[in-house]
Amino acid sequence: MLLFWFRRDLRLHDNAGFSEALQSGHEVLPLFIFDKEILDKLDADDARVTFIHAQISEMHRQLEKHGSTLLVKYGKPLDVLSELMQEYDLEGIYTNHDYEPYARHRDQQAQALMAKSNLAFETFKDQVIFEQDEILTKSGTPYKVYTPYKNAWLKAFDPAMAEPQQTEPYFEHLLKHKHTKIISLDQMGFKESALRVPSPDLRPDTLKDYDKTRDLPAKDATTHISAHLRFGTVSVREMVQLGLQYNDTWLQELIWREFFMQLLYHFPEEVDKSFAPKFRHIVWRNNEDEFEKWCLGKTGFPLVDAGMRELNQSGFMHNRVRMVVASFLVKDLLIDWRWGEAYFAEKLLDYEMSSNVGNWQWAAGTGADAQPYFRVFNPDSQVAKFDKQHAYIKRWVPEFGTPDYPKPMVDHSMARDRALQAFKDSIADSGM
DNA sequence: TGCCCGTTGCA
DNA sequence: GCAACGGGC
Repeated sequence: MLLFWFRRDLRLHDNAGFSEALQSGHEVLPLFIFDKEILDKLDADDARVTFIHAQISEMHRQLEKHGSTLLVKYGKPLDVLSELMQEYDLEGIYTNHDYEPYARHRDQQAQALMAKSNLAFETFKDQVIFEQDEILTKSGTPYKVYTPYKNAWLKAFDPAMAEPQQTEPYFEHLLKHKHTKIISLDQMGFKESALRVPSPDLRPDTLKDYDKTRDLPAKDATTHISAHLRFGTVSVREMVQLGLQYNDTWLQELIWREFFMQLLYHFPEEVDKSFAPKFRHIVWRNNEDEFEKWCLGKTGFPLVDAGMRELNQSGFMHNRVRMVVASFLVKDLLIDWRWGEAYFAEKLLDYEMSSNVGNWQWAAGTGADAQPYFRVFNPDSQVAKFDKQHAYIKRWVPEFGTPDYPKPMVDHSMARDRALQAFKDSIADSGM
């Protein structure tokens, strides 16, 4: 009997490793582990945990309909696997590749544990079309610039790679199992969060207009698949097929995702180190009172404030506005991009390490393939361009335009000059 | 996936 | 007095 271990692939359909397990000739018992190592660091009210729990419950219901079950455990993964090795007569474990530093370490340990008992630990590519070593430059090194990476990605892509990895036809190979119960949120010290992960909007019209409407936060016309890709409640193959069919700009966002994933895989130090050496000497101001104003959405710059309040109240922020608030924090306030990155990690329901770090470094100008440091967003021009009618601003900042709305916390023109100087000084101090 | 400022060409 | 444009950050 095989265990199939679900992690960031919380769906029964179009799942590469699950499909392989079901076709392996062994019976398959599906498993999910609520990981104490991760959960213990989170707040009791975390919408991501609520979302995962709901999705696990749904998968459990589906599997029980087929006479099997989803075994749901709570603990440290290695401890749980050891117990399961005692309890069941295992051939091994199948699971999908997981690329973040913590996950890679965990899986190395799991593999070693299984190997000690001569059991298989087989892993499969599922989360991406191309893994870290599948798109490389001619000299065999990872790409650090997006455009050539994208060109190589598209050249290497074959439509067969986006074919669904069938599971349903093989459900007869699920292990017949007695009913099991799922641990409740409460038993793990969590409560049901009031926040909800937005549902994907994958209607053809939404996709077709994406390149034309994605920059208008008031329209909220993006597809909201980020959290679903993060937890695997949609498959990347399905998404790539939609991109190919409806919208190249949208497809490119999926390629950015894989670009950042391979970048983090090859350069894990980028998590807390500016990628570009010439920007490792910036003297940040890091004023804590100013950081708090940014966090709370009380900067006096309406688009920044609307974005931060959307984040705080919903766990989501429109993509255009993410760029504006990031530019404001890093450039106007000269606060270390890592502070902003950490705040997003805490608040975003779609938080994904490689994209979050990659995009913050992009916005800060410190990244592998970042915007030039001298590109400083003017928070007021951004309003004029993308929220002219103030519809988005008013949605999140009801006191906008009244005497209760704060005055701008900084003079943008002065702040712009100050930022340019700080970045130039860093270049000089690094001897470049 | 910018912004600013100086210049130019027109009124 | 202004819009359009280009170079520099």
